[in-house]
Amino acid sequence: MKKQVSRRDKILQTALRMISEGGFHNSPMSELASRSGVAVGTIYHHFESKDALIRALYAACAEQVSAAVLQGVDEKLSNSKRFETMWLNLHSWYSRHALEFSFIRQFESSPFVSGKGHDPGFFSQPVLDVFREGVKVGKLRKLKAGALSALFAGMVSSTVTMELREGKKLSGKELAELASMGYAAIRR
Amino acid sequence: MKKQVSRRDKILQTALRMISEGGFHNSPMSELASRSGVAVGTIYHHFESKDALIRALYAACAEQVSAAVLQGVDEKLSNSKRFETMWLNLHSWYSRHALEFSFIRQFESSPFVSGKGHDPGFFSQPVLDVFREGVKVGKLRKLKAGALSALFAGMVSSTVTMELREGKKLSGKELAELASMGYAAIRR
Amino acid sequence: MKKQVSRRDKILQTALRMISEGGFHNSPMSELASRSGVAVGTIYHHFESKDALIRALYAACAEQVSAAVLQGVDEKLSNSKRFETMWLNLHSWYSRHALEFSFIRQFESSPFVSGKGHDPGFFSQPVLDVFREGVKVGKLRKLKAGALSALFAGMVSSTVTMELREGKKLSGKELAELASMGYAAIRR
Amino acid sequence: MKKQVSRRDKILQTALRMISEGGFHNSPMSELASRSGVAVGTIYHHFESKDALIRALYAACAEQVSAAVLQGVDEKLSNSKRFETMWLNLHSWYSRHALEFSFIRQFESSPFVSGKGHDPGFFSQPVLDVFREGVKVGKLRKLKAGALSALFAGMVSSTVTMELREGKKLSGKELAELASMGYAAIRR
DNA sequence: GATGAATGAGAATTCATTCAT
DNA sequence: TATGAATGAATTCTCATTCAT
Repeated sequence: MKKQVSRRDKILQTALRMISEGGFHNSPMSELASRSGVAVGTIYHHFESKDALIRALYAACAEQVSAAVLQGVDEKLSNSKRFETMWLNLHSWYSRHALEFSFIRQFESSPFVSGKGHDPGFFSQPVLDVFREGVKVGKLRKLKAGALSALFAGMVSSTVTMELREGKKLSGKELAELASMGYAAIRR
Repeated sequence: MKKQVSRRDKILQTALRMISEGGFHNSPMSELASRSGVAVGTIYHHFESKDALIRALYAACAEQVSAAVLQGVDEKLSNSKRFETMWLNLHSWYSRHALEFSFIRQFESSPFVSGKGHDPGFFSQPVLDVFREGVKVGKLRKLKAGALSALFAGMVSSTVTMELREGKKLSGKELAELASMGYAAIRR
Repeated sequence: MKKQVSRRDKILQTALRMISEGGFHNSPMSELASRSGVAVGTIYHHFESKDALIRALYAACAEQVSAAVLQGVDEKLSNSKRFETMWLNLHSWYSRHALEFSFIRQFESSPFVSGKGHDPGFFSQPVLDVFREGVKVGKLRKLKAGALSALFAGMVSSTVTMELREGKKLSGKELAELASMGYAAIRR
Repeated sequence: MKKQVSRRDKILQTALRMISEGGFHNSPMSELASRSGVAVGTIYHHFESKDALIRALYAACAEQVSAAVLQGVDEKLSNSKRFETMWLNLHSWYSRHALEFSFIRQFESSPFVSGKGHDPGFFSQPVLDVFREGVKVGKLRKLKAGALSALFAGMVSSTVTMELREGKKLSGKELAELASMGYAAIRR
């Protein structure tokens, strides 16, 4: 029982590293297997296909992101503070999780999303609820929670990409400004 | 002479459609050839490899984008007006060029960019110069033009993605606000 | 004890259905296991290998066929009556056992027979004895019982195949004619 | 041009030998390629899939069979003579083409036929027309040409199988008797 | 330049079988 | 006996690239 979880997790973890470094198509199942220390068949025991494995990995990342985003976000905060906190949380998580960040970017701009089936969804319901609530109380633009959050997350993503590109971290003051801007972009 | 250009363009155009719809790896050279009405070998007369073809396509897109972005941008404009105009230009071009937009997104988040060789660069020198000038005169954050423009473009990209996702276009007023926010994000 | 028999039979029964519908190679052990409601390992407790399982299934079918063929066949019957009865018995059994018929046909024309090991044999000794006796008393062609019976059974098989193809059953009179013809084909 | 035909034919010829000896599933494409002296990809250049290759092979065999069956069959012959000739022609061809015979038997009793799509058809229209004409003039049983010919061919097949099993050829006299019986089985 | 048949390394996936529990 | 996770060799098929015409 413990062993299974451990194997499955090991595979996901290896896949994350390989894909974030080389992309989906430089990550053959055979290599994923050997690097994970399991047989090819074992991967197929845990995931129906390579596609399914990638989706599962995305889901796992998305879950972690959502949890991280909500850290310290509660009803006592003002709307601006609430979203600025989320902005900074997301920025922080992306910055500390370069592999996940790279993987998520690749996944979201690949035909995996728009192509087959629907969008697997990025933020969890609790996160989306914060956006919904904002719209409901008239603080945010009247758009679907999915759209608002995508815009919001896109700005964070652009910022992190820029930092990585520049190879230089923005200061806390600069980040606070951008977070404020992020809120401004979605508020009414 | 005319024939060659026409063939090369036809190939690029077909590749754009195929890749934007199916991704790099659902776009085999053989199918690209047949859909373009040429032989496989012909593609290799015009492009050294599939990689080279994709880079050429990106370069062609980037060139068009840069030209579009600079429409109506001149020294007479204030800094805010200048960048807001560029923001709206870019938004407008992306909106009118869904295939190119999809292709560019895929290209930029794939290992093509960070992986092999250098970043092919997105904006042309003239566009980058506008950012450089902004930094020089103390109006923009002290970051490299490439970084600033990436952040700027990322916001537009997020906005368009959001609109596509939502399936609803933002109003001119909303866009103006976001453009203003875009400038705010990079200004000092 | 009862449980074991029941399990073994359930496996054979499921295998019969799967193979007759999809062929040997569309009948993986794992699916056979799940459809039979047992674990893969359990199949290997009852059968040494997939090959052995298939041979066992063939043997089981052959046994049933032989028993069915001899219904109402005794020494009092004339030779013609004897073989015509056998012909009709076989026809009747095949018609009522479509899955077995399909499986037997596949088995017999596959490399299972001529390939590995010996022919598992189709008719039981008692059935073959009837043919041997016919040869002995000079009523049948001087051929081995196996050959004669194969010719005989082949004609029934062809007839059933034809009926299945046509989707229309032959009348009792037509069958009687063909049965008579079957005897004529092997008699001296 | 000449080369292509030759390659395609070589592949079919090798496939015939391999499949007749080892069955569909002991005939991997890689081995088929090497034994044919071509690359794997070349097979796929000529045939869409292994399935398609097998179907093409069957079609090629069926075409040859049909041509052989009609040798010496013309309107001047009586009905009995006509069908007896066809019986003997088919018997002769099967006897001289052991590989094709084995392949055809395997193909026809595999899920290739009843499974996917329709029956690819065995006899050519000209052959079927002979049966149709027989029905039309009231000499043959009122069954579809496909069914009648299947019964007819099935008897020949059974006979050849028996001879192969026995390892002894039937005499010309015996064959003539069986041919006569074959006609008797389908006549009205 | 144009063609497209040929190549073959490489990729995803399958599945009979094993074995520790 | 029963289980089913794990194995990994084997299989089908793909596709970027080459080259003789």
